[in-house]
Parts: sequence; C-alpha cells; structure tokens
Amino acid sequence: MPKGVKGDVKAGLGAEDVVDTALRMVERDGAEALTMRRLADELGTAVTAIYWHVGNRDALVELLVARLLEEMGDVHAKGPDHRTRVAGLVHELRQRLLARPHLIALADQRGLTPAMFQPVQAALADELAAMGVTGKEAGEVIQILQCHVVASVVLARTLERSRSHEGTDPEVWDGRVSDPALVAALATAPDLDRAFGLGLDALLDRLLPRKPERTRATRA
Amino acid sequence: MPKGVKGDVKAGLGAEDVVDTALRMVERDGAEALTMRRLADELGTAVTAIYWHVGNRDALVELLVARLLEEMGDVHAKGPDHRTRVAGLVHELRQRLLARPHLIALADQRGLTPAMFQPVQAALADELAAMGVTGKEAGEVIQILQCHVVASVVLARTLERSRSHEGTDPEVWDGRVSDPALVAALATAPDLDRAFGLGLDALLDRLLPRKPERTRATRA
DNA sequence: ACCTGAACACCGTTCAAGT
DNA sequence: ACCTGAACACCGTTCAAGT
Repeated sequence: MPKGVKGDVKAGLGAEDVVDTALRMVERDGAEALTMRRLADELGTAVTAIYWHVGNRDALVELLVARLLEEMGDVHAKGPDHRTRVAGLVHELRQRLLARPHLIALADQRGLTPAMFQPVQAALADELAAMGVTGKEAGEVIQILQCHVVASVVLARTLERSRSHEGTDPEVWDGRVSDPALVAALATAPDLDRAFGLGLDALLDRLLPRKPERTRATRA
Repeated sequence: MPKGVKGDVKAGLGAEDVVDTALRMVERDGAEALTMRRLADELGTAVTAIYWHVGNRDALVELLVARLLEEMGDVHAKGPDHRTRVAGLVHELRQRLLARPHLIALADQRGLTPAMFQPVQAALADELAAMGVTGKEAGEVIQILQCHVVASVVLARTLERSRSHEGTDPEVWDGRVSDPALVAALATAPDLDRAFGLGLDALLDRLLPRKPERTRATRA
C-alpha cells in the first residue's frame, strides 16, 4: 500500500488528479494549451505544486500519453482469414490513433511516437505466427506495417495544421504542365484514407506468404 | 552615424540578411534555437528591428522554408524506362528532403509541409504523361507517391527525436509472446529506408500501367 | 509530506519615440 | 524609412520558506 486511503477526497491532490485535469484541458483546448500555469489555475493550486507531484512538464506529458494509450484498449483480430485479420488490425490501429489527435500531438511533442506502436504488436505477432511467419522475419513485417500506420497518422496531423495553404499554388505550373484536370486534382487535398488503404494492400501482397491453394477468395 | 559598417554596402540590413543569418543559426543550432532575441543578438541589432523587415516569426520561417526549397534545386528523371524514372524521382525527392532536416523541422513548425511536395510534381507529371497517365488519374498517382515520401520523411524526423526510448520496452511482452527473435527484432529501430523502398515498389506495381509484354498471372 | 510566493531566465510582440 | 528601449503578457523551473 503506497499511500493515501480511499474514500475522502480531502485536501491533497495527487498525480492522478493532475493528469485528469491536464487531460481534460488538452481535450478541450488542444495540446498547445497545456501549460503549467494554466493547469495550476484549473487545479486551483500554485504552479509549483504540480512540480512536486509530477516532476516537470515532460514527465506530465509522458503520463498523459500513457493514460491515453491505455484508454485505447486492446485491438483484437476479426475476419475469416489471416490476411483480412492482419489488415483489420492495422486499419483498426490507425483508426484509433486518428480518433485521438491529442495523443498524437502529445507524443509528437515529447518524442514518444514509438509508444503508439505497441497496442497491436502482440495481436499482429499472433496472427503472423498462425501464418507461419515468426522470429526476425515477423519482427520486420510488424515494423513495416507499423511504419505505414504511424507515417500515415503523423502525415495526417501535419497536413491538418496547414489548412491555410490548401494544395499546390497553381502559379507554380505556369508553362510547365498544361493539363487542367491534373492541376485541379493536385489542388485538392490528398485522400489519405485511400492512400493508406492502397499502400497497405500493396504491402500485404508483398509481405504475407501466399496461400498455396488459391489467392482469389471466392470460395464458399 | 556611429553605426559601424564594413564595405560600401548600405548600412541597413534587409530581409535578405535576416534570412541569411537565421538560416545559419538554424543549420548550426537546430530549428528550436531560432529565436527572435537570439537572432537579434547574432545580427547585432535590437529585436524589434527584425519585426520591421520581416513582420513576425511565422513570416520569417516561411521565408526560410522558401529559401531552403529553392536551394534544393530541380529534380530530373534518369533511367532506361518510365517505371525506373518515376521511382528515381521519388527516391531522389525523399533523399533531398532527408538531407535537409532543418527544412522539415521548419515546415513542420509552421504547417508548410505541402510546400515540400512541389519540387517533383512537374517531373512526375511529364513522366506519367509519357506513360499515358494524365488528368485526374495522374493527379491521384502523384499525390499518393508524394504522401508516401512525405510520410516517410516526417516519420523519420519523429523517430529521430525519440532516440532515448529505443524500440519497444521488452517488459510489455511478459507472457504474451514467447518468440525471442521476434522480440529482439522489434527492439531494433525500424529500417525506414527498407520500409520506404518496399512500399514504393508495391505502390508502383499498383499505380503504373503494366507494360503489355509483362503480363503476369493476370488473365482476363 | 505537501504547498506557497518570489525570483530567474527565457519567450513573441507592440508601440511611442528617436534619427 | 529605419531602428531603439521600455513594456506587456506570457513561458518552464528552482528554491527557500511555510505548514
């Protein structure tokens, strides 16, 4: 039993409370708004009290990322065959990360991106093992898939921040290309979902062992 | 005028000079070290002088990105066939971006990432047109390839910042997976070059029209 | 053990004032 | 037109001091 008894809310705030309201702030006003002084205001304490419980800002962010990560829950595979289960796991990881932009922002801020990898590793490993892919080879496959996910997620965040400069300035094209449909297409924001799905599909074709029988899953 | 100046250059500094020394600072001490006050010190002026020439910090960063981008030069295609030329262009873009981590950091800071796309767009469009891919379709292919590049580059930067937490903490694996070779592989930093190359190759297979001669298992 | 206030060393930005 | 100093509103962090 470390310290503190359950029941009474009482005077002291703990690291838990700090993380709680910090998280609330981040979700309400964005990761940039999380400042030690503002957090102190929200908590109704002096700035310096936070330092006693949490260490410093970096440590706080680390706690927030851990919390957000555990809230993401476990990802489990679904689908008839291994291939669609692996694809499902990867899509699911991406989807959950995209649903938590604060997580990404915070992790990015403190260089905790690799932590975002973890939730699916075990599930992917199981699935691959069932396909006969193990050891170093499985590790590489997992890493490549993770890179695909996180790259897509980080890119999404990066592009999100640049809503002002949408697409390419058409002026750059003067005299270089005379294909109005192309220019128009490039001026549109890229469809990241599509790019991700296409890339994933292509990667799986390369990385997963093909079934000896038939690849066309038209069987009943 | 007690303002000591060397040479017959005009006494005043211009936006050019500000950008010059700002760039020098960024290359020497990193993008984080670029601060208005430090820049003023380096220039030997008051902080506020910078504001007169450049507006504010965001505008300065924008100028820096533009400068860095134009220093990157044009990318032109090489290779015997269209496919290897396209691949070459994409690889070249990634390589040049990776060689300018400051550019990425600055662009990231100010949401100017889309600007990094531009250098290869015209070259890619030419190459695709020569393959018969034009208009909206070409635009989509270009965007997907660009996403692949920038995602890889941004991911590289993100992972670079987290050298402290290398790979996955082995503790997470307790009881979940008992494959030492896999765990070891996951603990290693991912090989981004390999991941990029693999993904690019897979993407090109999907996106580029196949030559009539090389018909594989694809039967109609 | 827990919390406070004051203080330090930074930020970006504005503005009246100087030349 | 070009540059300055002072000032404002912020940061994160430390530390001696209170309870």
